[in-house]
Amino acid sequence: MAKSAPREKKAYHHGDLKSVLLDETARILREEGEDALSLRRLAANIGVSRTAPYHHFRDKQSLLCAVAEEGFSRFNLNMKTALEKARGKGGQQAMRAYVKAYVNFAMMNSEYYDLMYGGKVWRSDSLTKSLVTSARGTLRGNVERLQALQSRGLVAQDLDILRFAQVSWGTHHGISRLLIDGIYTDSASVNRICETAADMLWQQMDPS
Amino acid sequence: MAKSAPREKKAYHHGDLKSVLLDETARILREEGEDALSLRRLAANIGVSRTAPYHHFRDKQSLLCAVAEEGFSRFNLNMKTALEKARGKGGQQAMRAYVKAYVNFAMMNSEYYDLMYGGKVWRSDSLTKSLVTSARGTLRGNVERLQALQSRGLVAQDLDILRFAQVSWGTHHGISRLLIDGIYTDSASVNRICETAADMLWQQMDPS
DNA sequence: GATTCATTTTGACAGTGTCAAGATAAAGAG
DNA sequence: CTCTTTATCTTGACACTGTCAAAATGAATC
Repeated sequence: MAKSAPREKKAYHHGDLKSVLLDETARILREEGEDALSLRRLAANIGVSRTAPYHHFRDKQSLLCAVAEEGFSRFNLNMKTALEKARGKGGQQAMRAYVKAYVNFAMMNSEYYDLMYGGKVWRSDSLTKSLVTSARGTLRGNVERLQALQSRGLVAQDLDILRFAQVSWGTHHGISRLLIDGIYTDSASVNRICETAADMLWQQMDPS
Repeated sequence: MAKSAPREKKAYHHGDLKSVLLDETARILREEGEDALSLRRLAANIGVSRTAPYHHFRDKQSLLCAVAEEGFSRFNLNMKTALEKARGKGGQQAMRAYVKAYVNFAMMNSEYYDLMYGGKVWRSDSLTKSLVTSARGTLRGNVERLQALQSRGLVAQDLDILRFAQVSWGTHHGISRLLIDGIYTDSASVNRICETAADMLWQQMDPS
């Protein structure tokens, strides 16, 4: 059995190289950009040989996918706490908080967001099932949450939840991308853009 | 004078190599993907030596920027005819036509769209002024068009045009990206997603 | 025809992802 | 403790990449 169970592995030669690789990859992406990431430099920075990473990731693509998974767990945590914080508030304020939390995460963690919802990972062979599940979970979670609210009468009854969720994710995602890629540079008005988007979306949901 | 005026250049040795390079680049991107694009393969496909492209484009990045410019001219043409076609229709139908035209162009010309509004070009040194102008023109054009409509009373008077334009572009862009990157795979319902988005946006604009 | 200059090629270099084969060292068996 | 197994890491190698410097080519101009 070549791989056995993926349990805790501590200090062999280097000491948990795998997670160091993940962290250093994210660091390079964040501080130096995608083009600056090469497995050789990555390995050199850590202090191992060029091919050491290949014993933890099949290839570069797989490494990036693993970083994306790390991103999803951070993202999910971020959105979960945002939703909990917004629990007391009314629908409109809650919506505003959600959009702000989403866009803010994307901007402050773009090295992860780029991989999580970017073509680089999605249009590749290494796209794992768990990654697809994680990603679509963003949509599915929203759909389920909205359906629950709808059945409790907190969301307009005639709203097509699936279509609405698809469009609203598109809005969040699009605003995030335009900001991350530097097409929207007016980052001082991010909050107002988010509020405008949230209010528009809420108007669709408002049961009154 | 190294470059003189950028007037028509016909058949020197190869015969308008520059435009052939642009077309073949787009072809490779479309049919084989971004990772398959190398200047050497590109040159080999056309039948010139590896470094021939460097006399028409400073580096690979500049070539991609030029392809993006080509994309903008196609995109602008596409949207212009879409708007003209929609001229007779009412506001809601016009909005639906606009969103469909936008998303459809993005999906059918993703090799251009990726470059036009993607980080690959935007987060690079080769980002030319004309490219920035072209890209922001998408937003500026919308803002101006909406302001004109507003002053004629065809759009709600209390609508903040700039914020609305930013959000609505975000929506178009986000839906396009989710489709192009394969995150939304349900391409059979693209039309309905676009209509949902358009109706939501129109509801903001509706002056009645 | 000689000259000029845009255009293209050849040679070279450092850098890349990744494979195959060997080395090392920790863990487990006797 | 030695012996074997097995996970981990390294060295060597290959084909490929973007791009620079220098040479070659050939159309256009005097």
